[in-house]
Amino acid sequence: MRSRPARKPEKTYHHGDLRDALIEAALHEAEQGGAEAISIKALAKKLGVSQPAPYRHFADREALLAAVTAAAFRQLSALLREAMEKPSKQSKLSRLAQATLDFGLRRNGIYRLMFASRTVSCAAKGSELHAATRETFALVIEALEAPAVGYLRERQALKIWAALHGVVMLAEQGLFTGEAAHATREELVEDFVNETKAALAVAIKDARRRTKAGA
Amino acid sequence: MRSRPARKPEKTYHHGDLRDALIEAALHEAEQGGAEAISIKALAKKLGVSQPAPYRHFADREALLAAVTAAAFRQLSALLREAMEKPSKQSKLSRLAQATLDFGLRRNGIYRLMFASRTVSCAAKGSELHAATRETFALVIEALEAPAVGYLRERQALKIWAALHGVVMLAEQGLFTGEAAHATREELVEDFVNETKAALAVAIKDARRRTKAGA
DNA sequence: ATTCTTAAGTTATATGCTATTACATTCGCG
DNA sequence: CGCGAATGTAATAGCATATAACTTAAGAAT
Repeated sequence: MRSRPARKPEKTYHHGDLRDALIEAALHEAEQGGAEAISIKALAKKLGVSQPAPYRHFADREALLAAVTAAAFRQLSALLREAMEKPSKQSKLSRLAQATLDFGLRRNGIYRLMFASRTVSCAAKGSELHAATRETFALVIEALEAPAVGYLRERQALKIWAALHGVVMLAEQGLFTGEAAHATREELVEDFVNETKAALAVAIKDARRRTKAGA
Repeated sequence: MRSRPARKPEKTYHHGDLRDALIEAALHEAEQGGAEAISIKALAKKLGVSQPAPYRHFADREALLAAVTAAAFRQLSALLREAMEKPSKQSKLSRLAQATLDFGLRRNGIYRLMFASRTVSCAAKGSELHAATRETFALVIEALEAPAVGYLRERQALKIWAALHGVVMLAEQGLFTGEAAHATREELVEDFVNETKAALAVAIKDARRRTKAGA
């Protein structure tokens, strides 16, 4: 992390923190319009630097998008972590799920950047972005509050994670109207949460029984 | 529908079927690269017309994307219809689900155009695109093979539809690796299908009991 | 048959974005 | 202090969207 002391160091030749400033500004732009709303030229203008200056920090637009997406994943991780640790009578999983839904709808442009663009799937295995996505998914596993039983826990995490994204997607598509409007998005998410808990309980009990039988 | 007789009427001044040809060509482009791969200029060149010619048929790029997306939804509908009606020992819902997964992965560029862009959510209520999305969702409801019981059927349709999209999304993101790799995408989809069937059976029985008690 | 209207296509052009090249300035380290 | 690397600027090429003004062809009306 190339952290410089000053946030906005007056009018110097060198901006001082252009890389981070670009990411922050890009996140702001993407809030509404998604990846398409991120224009290198516009960002440069907004930050008061020349148009090609950003290319000193990012090879091309794709590289900027990858960095922005990684930052977005870290923001989501922080948000989910906060939701999970907030004292509440609801389960960790429920809080994580509702927080994800909330993020996906409130900050939908950024959400699409994270889950609906090709940026992530093109991320190399050791990249910053790849790590950020894995870390977020690790939180989902943690929220299950279940012991590691073979791959069963990961499987349930995948299922609830997939279901959550589906709900966000359909909600954004406006499919929660008409007859379907009777089901609120929050209710659906809670349904998925409960099904996950039930399936997990069964799977763990099943696995323990099998282990005992084997021993 | 402005259907002209000839498909490719030689070398005339008027193309004859430019609108449909544009949509078809755009679908082909989007197959790999999604919406971003659709360039009006490139399409015009490919079809042998001047660059601004497409603007006679579509107000702007967004309008073209909307028409292409609607066409894609109709293609998906046809595919799902075919899968549902194909004789098989598996349930209609299972076949629809697996067909959706297959479509989402094989033709991922088009899939992202349909479910991950803002095009659909911006579609007006009476638009061609809006109608096409509703028609596809109606197939999901039909696949449940359940009687209309209040809004319960729609709710289950929403749930399985959401879950399916989530699986496609995560698969494309490469999250089905590592520990999670033990769960194949097809298995996960089948899980969701079975949960849907179970929940639906319970809901219907419950509703009937309540109706009887009320009468 | 001829004309007239209009749909559909063309050339030319304005604007905006990405990206590269060559040059200028500043920072920080020896 | 001075030198090299990092960071910024100016100028420019190339591509895409979109509009304006003009042209061609097709079909209806007389």
